[in-house]
Amino acid sequence: MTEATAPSVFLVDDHALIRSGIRAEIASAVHLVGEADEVDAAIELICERRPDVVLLDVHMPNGGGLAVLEAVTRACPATRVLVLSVSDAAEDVIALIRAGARGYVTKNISGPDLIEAVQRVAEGDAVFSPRLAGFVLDAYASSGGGEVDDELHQLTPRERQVLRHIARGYAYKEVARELGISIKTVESHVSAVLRKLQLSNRHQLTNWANERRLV
Amino acid sequence: MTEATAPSVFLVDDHALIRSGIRAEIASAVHLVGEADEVDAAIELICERRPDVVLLDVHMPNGGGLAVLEAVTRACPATRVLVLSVSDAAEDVIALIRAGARGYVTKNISGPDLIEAVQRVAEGDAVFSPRLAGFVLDAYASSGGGEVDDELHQLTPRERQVLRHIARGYAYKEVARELGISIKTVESHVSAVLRKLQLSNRHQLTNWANERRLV
DNA sequence: GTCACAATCGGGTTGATCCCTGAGCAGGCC
DNA sequence: GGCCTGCTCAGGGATCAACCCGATTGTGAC
Repeated sequence: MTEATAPSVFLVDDHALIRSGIRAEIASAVHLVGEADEVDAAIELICERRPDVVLLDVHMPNGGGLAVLEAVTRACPATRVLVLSVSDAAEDVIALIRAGARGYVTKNISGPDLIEAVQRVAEGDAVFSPRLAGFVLDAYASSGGGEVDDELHQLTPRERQVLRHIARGYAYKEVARELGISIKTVESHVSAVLRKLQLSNRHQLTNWANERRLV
Repeated sequence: MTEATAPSVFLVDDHALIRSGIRAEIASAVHLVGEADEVDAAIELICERRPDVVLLDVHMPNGGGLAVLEAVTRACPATRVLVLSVSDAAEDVIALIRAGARGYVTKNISGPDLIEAVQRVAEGDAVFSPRLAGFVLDAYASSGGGEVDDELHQLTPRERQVLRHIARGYAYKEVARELGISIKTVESHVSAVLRKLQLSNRHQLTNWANERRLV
């Protein structure tokens, strides 16, 4: 597990160019054991070859990056996943950490830094872009460290239902008519959702839902 | 202009890894004359070195890809811009063609195909991913060839800027602070956008922008 | 110079949204 | 029977959003 030499790495990205770039930058320092450009092949090959580290682009069609991450952490927990992303939004990062990622770096990282990140993840460290470390620590601190329940999970079924309508752009009155309840009840649910997710208005809620593909 | 040999290419992308990947794939067949990772440097260097082709990632912070494209087509029309993107949404493509792009390929293109695309653009051809060619032709055909008004194109630059902020969930007051203008001015711009796009509220605007990947 | 238009602001109105404090009712649990 | 939670609703106040009216400045076209 603790190779002081070259860690084995599996590469997942749907863009051939980006795979090529990563390969060119890190091939000298790691042992590339495979690549994949889509979800199913990635999961199958990773479980077969059991690399030390999976370099995973989360920005894949149908939110597939998350699917790969979950499958890998479930099927072979010894393999650590280092997420590559273009986004540095705090919500994204936290969701991925919850799903089992051991590191998160944005794609504007330099080649040498990426090599170091891969090696550190292979050795068991958690690696984050400096700007993101604060977010991650905050998230863990505020969650107690143990039963990390996904933010969506703390919403009641009715609240999730109202959330979906709001995220689609319905006005309160329309949601009320749609669900056959009073406007005041819709208000109550929305307030509860905003409070639980620590957001301040329904526009942020729309974006929150979009990022999570709840629409 | 018509080099049967290696065309000169300038590379613009804010991600070092992607630049590295493109470099590795095409360096053998073209003459790379420079790179840039942000808007101002890109415009300056391109106008100075006058490459045959600019390989441009449109997906840059603050919508900077479009700024580079507009500056280049204005300042040195002899230089042709080939757009690289992760998006294959028809609206995006059409907007870029309108802004002067001579080609548009997605990042899942293969190395050899990218080389061929660069060479064809350098020779004056227009190059599109097969799936996109239909959209482009439709857009030109249905417009009679002349006053093609893409919905996004009838917005002024300032309106597009405000639109992006609104779509991200900012309140009017936050947009005003961010852009250093009055709330009333933000209101004016939003009203103009809603009127031009024939929408009735900012929720629809958010969804409109999300569908077009403007966020 | 005139005209159009983009961009900048203001006052004022109406409805929607957000937040707070309540409240009643049903169902599950001890 | 108590207790908790989820769902339902109401009143009222503060804020925001959308639209109406108006205005000035600057730029570029004719």
